[in-house]
Amino acid sequence: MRNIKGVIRLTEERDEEMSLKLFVVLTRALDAIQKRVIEDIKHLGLNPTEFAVLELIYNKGDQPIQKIGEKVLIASSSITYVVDQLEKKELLERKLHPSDRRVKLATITQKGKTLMDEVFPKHKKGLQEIFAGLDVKEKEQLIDQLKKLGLHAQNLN
Amino acid sequence: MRNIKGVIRLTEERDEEMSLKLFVVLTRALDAIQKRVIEDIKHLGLNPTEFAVLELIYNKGDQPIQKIGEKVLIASSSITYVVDQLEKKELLERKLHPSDRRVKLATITQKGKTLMDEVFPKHKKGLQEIFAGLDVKEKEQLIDQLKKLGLHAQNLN
DNA sequence: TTCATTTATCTCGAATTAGTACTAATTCTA
DNA sequence: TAGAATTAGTACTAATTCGAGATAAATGAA
Repeated sequence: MRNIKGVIRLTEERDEEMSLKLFVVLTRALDAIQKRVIEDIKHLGLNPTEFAVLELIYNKGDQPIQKIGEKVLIASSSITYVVDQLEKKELLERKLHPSDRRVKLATITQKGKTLMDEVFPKHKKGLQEIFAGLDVKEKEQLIDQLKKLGLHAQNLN
Repeated sequence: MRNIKGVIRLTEERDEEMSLKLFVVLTRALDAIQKRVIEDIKHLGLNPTEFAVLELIYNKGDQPIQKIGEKVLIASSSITYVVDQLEKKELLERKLHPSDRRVKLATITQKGKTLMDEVFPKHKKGLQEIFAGLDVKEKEQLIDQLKKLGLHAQNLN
């Protein structure tokens, strides 16, 4: 007779190993991808966070500082710093919110828009190259699974 | 007659959008996951890098400082700092390489081993919970695709 | 209205990490 | 085998990020 408990334990262990491995692979894959992207972005004189913030207001329009933090996943104190940097480079500006005086909006400047008009298409092309190993179906599938994962992880809080 | 070129262009655009989205989802998923893991690790009085270094020498034995950087994906200059911290906490020690005098090895101390004996299983359990949304098959599949992706991204260098 | 609470942003200080330049040891090569 | 080139590690510096309040404005309840 087979030892059922033993089999179950082995299956659990295997599952645990897979989780550990998945974590490592996920980390490494994103690390490799980000290295590429960061390299591309650096040539613009921007760091990844700055690019992310600029991209946000370039594509989604004026944003309250607060919202930027939520979308780009950065603490509000850090956003202050990043926006300062971008303001120094004259790529965006702060302006007052028309009705709520607590709020400051970040707006892209002409200079920022001109920059993004030039580089955003390149950014997309770059990502396209990076993900060229997968076809559309695979990408869709991966997106679904990763979404599931991300949501699950968040809900553990 | 259908406009073939138009169809092709639309397909390409869709593919580009998928790549962009995949990048965002990947980033967010890992971010959510890491936040969880970091939270868990913080309770041990370690930061994620320290844990990663300690885990490495706990599981793989003594390592040259150099190797640690490669495995944990951190600049060698930063490793110095991390190893300093761990040495202060008496969780590891530096010792000389027996034959190559340029090399210093990081070794885990008894205190470090005792700590890891206690927390590493918890770490695995934590990951298991995070990845509980997927079954073993899905994990395997995800691992394969992410490996493919990671390798492809690396080879673009 | 008035006062407590919430919300949005910022300041400051500390932690973490990357970059640069340097020393020491080893290896390669002419 | 001397001297150049490489490799390992570290010290120092600068950049980036977060967390803990501080401040000011808006909101809500009595």
